[in-house]
Amino acid sequence: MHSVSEENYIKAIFHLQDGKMLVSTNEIAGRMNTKASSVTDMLKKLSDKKLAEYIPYKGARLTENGVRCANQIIRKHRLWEVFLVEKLDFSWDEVHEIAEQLEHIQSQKLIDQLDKHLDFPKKDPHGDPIPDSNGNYEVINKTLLSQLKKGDKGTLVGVIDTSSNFLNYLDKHSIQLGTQIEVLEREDFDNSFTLQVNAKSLQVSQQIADNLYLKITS
Amino acid sequence: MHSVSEENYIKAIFHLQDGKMLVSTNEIAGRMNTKASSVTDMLKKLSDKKLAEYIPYKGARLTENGVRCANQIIRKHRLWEVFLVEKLDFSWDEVHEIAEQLEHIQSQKLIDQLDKHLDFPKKDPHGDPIPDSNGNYEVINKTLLSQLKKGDKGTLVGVIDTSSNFLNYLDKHSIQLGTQIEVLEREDFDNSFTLQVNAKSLQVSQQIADNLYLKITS
DNA sequence: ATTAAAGTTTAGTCTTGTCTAAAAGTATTG
DNA sequence: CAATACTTTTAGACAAGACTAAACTTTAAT
Ligand SMILES: [Mn+2]
Ligand SMILES: [Mn+2]
Ligand SMILES: [Mn+2]
Ligand SMILES: [Mn+2]
Repeated sequence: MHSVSEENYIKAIFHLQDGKMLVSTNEIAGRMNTKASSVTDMLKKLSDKKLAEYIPYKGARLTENGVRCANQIIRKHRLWEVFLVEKLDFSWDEVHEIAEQLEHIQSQKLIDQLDKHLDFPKKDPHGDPIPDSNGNYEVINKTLLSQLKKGDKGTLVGVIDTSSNFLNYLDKHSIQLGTQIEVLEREDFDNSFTLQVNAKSLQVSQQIADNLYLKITS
Repeated sequence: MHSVSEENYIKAIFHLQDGKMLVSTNEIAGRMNTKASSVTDMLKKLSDKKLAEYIPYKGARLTENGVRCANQIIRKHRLWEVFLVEKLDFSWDEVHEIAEQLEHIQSQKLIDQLDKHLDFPKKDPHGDPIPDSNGNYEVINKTLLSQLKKGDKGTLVGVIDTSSNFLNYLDKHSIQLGTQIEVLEREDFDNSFTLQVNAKSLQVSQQIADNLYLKITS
């Protein structure tokens, strides 16, 4: 159907266009580690295929078809991540790169059976929702840690960065999905936080607070 | 490491070179559905990478390195086939094409964990042996049905053709791995056979007899 | 309103893998 | 052993996807 490269661009645009009207060439290039000129070429192709609307010098966004396509790739990515963690004993920091390959395997039956084998999971190992075969998914009520005030409390329900580096850092401090987190202090000048986690206090930088989603409990 | 295309050529050469000194350009082109000129190009590349020895106008064969590489691809292919049948309820005629894609996923840990998850299977759904991580595998004692004489009996232990067409034909007659087969009659002029299978008699052409491996029991 | 800076596209090149048509090598056979 | 058939390689082209350098647009700043 679509090439691996096309699929990776579709997925990148989907993630970048959240909220925004148009996604810029440079944003896409940044996320995909390619050059702007390569992005321009691909935007023309996706536009020809009616997967994206592309306005030169302005940016692009996915069409309905493009969104449908993106959701199917994301569905595959996240189901494979669940498989790797649940069935093959991978930890949550090891699965992203492999899923990045597996998401491009073409077989409708494969993904349907995998979904069934995993007992129709609703979330992946990083707390992200898994679209069903129609592209629908549960919206999870969540707030970025970096937007909380002193005294706010919550449960970790998602991470944005799924790199080994970041997830290993969380593991080191026994932070996982479901962990209770309270904001003890917030430094305004550098946006760093002092948290109460696992009965200990922990200093975290803004960069970390920007990558943790909590479900507020008070 | 190696591209998908290179891996597919390596696998094709491996299967073709069994016994033979050298595999010809045309044999490879035939198996891969490409043109001879494309094969020549690839043989030069594999030769540069020390994966094959290539003698222009004569043919090619894999080096030790090439064989090692082929065995790892075959290991992945067959483990994925077992996974699809054992865990995802695929039938043996549906798995080959999907495994053809999955065999190119790059992750040593993935394949080790998959092997463990499947409880270290020794054979794939078509009766073919699965190499271990060192490339070693059990040699199975087997004879082509087409080489049997009247009165010979055996158990089905393997198939050569793994296309849906052929495997569906076997399913239609309830023939699977382990099925008892006896040669009731053999027609010399067209090499067709009359078999005793599942308490019924069955006429099969040479083409079918050429694709079934039996373990002789008398 | 100019000019400078930043962002984007175009033009041209490269690599991988494929193809066709033509040339060259090998095998067959009378 | 020469003519013919078959196989294989070469030469040249193409498509996908990437890159660099140059040109062009848009935005920001004087
Ligand atoms: Mn990917
Ligand atoms: Mn994930
Ligand atoms: Mn393959
Ligand atoms: Mn098989």
